[in-house]
Amino acid sequence: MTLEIYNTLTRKKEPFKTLKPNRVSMYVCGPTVYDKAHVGHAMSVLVFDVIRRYLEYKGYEVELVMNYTDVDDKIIQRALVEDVDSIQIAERYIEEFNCHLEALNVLPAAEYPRATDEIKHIIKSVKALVDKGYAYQANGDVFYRIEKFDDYGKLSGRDIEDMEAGSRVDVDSKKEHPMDFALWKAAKPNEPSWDSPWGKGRPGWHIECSVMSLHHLGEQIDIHGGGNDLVFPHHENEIAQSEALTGKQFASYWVHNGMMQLSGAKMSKSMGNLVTIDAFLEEYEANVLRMMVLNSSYRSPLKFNEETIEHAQKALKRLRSALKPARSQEGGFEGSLVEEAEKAKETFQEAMDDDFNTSAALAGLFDLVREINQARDVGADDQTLAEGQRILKKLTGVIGLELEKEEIKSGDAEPFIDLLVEVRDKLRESKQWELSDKIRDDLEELGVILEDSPQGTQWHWE
RNA sequence: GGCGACGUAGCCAAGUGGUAAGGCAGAGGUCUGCAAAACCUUUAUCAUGGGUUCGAAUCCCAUCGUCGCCUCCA
Repeated sequence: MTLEIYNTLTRKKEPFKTLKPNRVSMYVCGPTVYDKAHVGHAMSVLVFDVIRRYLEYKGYEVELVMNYTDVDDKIIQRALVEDVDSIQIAERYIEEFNCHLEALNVLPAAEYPRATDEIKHIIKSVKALVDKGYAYQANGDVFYRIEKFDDYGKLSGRDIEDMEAGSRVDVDSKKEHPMDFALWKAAKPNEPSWDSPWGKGRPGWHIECSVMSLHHLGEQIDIHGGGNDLVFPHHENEIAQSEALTGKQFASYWVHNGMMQLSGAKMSKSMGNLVTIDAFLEEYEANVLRMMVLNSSYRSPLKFNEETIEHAQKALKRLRSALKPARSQEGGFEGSLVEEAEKAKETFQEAMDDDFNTSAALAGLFDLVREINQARDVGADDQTLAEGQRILKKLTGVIGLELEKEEIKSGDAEPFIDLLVEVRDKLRESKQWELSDKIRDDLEELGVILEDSPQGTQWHWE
């Protein structure tokens, strides 16, 4: 089976071919760290985590780099408001984001470069672009000359004339062309700045990604990812910079995730319609957010509301239902789950090979869940169930779901619960329904669910 | 205004030429003292209108609607 990936550059699904055998270099645009991250950022991170995990499952060695933009207007502004150094602002939110990544069960990247650590490389690259005629300086600013780059607009599918007609560009007389963008910005008072051949200043936003990708992953990479709000201008400009520098195709596959929506609009800091990752994780486990992402197509917008959250919770619960132990070890079931597990695996792989179709992949897993539960109902023992459960756990692991995590409740209470259940069994034997139902109801209030069956009573945490 | 994506059952969501995966919710049933859980059965002609085709949700055109980008943004 061959993996196909939708490439924004060609607007088609294409067979995945790597530059080097069995190795994938992958660069994902990380956040600008000027404020708390929201679940939209988490979505992006989760999408690329799933992609990375699946590539590794397919046997590729993945080298993933995700950057932090730690110098930018908004960070500087925030620093002014709080009257602290902008580095401190960046540091605070980078640290926080790192914690989020761990909480969200995101596999670590090989590198997390930051713009301010790469100033030397950035200056070198800007200088090279000037030398090649792709950039020019004007009063301490350096701009990219987009008309010099023939392919400008190839990623976002626009041509320069269309954009000029539509956009109301501020009159910036220093630019040769209104769409030219800043590679280097001359320092204003009270801004962080670095010495450069053009005087004190700081890098523009787009150049950092080009340079960090070049520096950490080389001139050409397999996959470049990010939110689809970055297609233009950010990624378009990255292509212009990188390809002007190297003369080679920058990234083979451009992969973009859709936006998280809240109340019918894109979740964003500037609009204020957001739910922070912190706020979400206070109420729900990380798997719920991941399930929300998996349940839909990564390229489509994802609605964030009570209903979709609940939906994800229930789907998660359903997957977990298959991991419950057998009712009996007597073995009244002759069959085997090996074949069903194999089938689920095939469905899963075919779906994932089709541009990471996680929704269809989950369908295969739900089928397996039903097979396992069916087998349990007709008396399969733990060993038989495990044939299916093993594959289920493996495949959910490939998409980063943790089915077994919830068992970390306080173990101290368990003997007492067992005792109550035992007492209740005696009550039921003597048909004292009122009292036995009270025990069941009260335990439920405390988060303990009792399930009676002909083979006895099992309990689990809610 | 320009560019792009999307519009499938009550909801979420696959499916891109041969008469609609899966999940949730709903209905009925099995099991149960009653529940819960699980299992079984059941629920759509694919925004609208044209066109191409033996045949379209799937291709083309138009209309309506939603969203994204065009300014910082995952």
